[in-house]
Amino acid sequence: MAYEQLKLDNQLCFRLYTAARLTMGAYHPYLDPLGITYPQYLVLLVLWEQDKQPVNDIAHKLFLETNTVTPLLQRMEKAGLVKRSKGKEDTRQRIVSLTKKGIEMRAQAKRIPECLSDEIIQITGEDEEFVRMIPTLDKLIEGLKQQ
Amino acid sequence: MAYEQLKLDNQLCFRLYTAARLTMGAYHPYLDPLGITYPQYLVLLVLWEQDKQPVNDIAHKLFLETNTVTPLLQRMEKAGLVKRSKGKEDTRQRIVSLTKKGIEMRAQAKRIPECLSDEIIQITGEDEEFVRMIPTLDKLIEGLKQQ
DNA sequence: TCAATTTATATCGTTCACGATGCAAAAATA
DNA sequence: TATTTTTGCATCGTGAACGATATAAATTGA
Repeated sequence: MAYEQLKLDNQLCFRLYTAARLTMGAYHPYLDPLGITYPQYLVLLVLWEQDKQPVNDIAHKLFLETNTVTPLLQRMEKAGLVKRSKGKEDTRQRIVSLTKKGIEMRAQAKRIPECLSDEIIQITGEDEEFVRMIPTLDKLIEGLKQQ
Repeated sequence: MAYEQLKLDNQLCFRLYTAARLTMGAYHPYLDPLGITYPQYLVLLVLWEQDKQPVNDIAHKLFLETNTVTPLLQRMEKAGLVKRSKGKEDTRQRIVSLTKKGIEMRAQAKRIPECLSDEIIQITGEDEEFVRMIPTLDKLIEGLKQQ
């Protein structure tokens, strides 16, 4: 039939969209006690790897626009997780740094990744398939990020 | 090191989240001319497969909550794509049906899936890997949808 | 039959996500 | 150096997502 392609079942993007939402939902039990959201957790991951970064670098690493990240950081500043200070060489920049609270949260978040992967393995019964998916997703992301 | 797991590079969910966002972005050139968003396109896919469904059925097929779908449908009704009428047997239900405009859009959207998959193949060079990803994503979605 | 519970949808508040636009500082160039 | 362009970030508006809550209708069960 002519419209076979328009069946929901055939759509890869729908699966990515759904899997991403449901997986983010699986973080709730771990992030709610910390009082942070998943995108905020991602910002913390970036800053835990390297503190004191301009907004642009954070946005770039998360493949987000700065107009998404700026309000996110404002909320995180209000929550006492980060500080946003003026750049010294380039005063247009806002350098984002972790507060004491933001630094300390790293230890509390340490186990989250393994909890999540344990959970996924338990739910789906397998691990290997997901590991195999990673380079494919990277290829997709890499290909789509410019265009 | 103790915090190795907290590296962004190691996160599956981050890839899903990013790949989903970027893939949705790739729909823009095709959906913008139709004046619809990606979630609205998903609702249309569901209704094109079967017209006249209650809100709950649509939400269930998209793995969304009704409090996400209701405003979505209200916007689509305002755009003249669907009509929401009271259920006859069960008056609590809202039966969502396609308008003439909504039905006609199907023909205009017919080529979108193949355009997208062509684009992905062109960008990433391969097809097979993505096909192989589908059952894995289905397993993940199936496992996460209840818990 | 009538009260208690469940179900279907809607509303509200908060947080993304992003296109469009604004603005000041830096860089490029005439 | 003066002007133009670019860059970094912020603001605004719209549309998802979703938890919490509300409400009316249907169902259950005492």
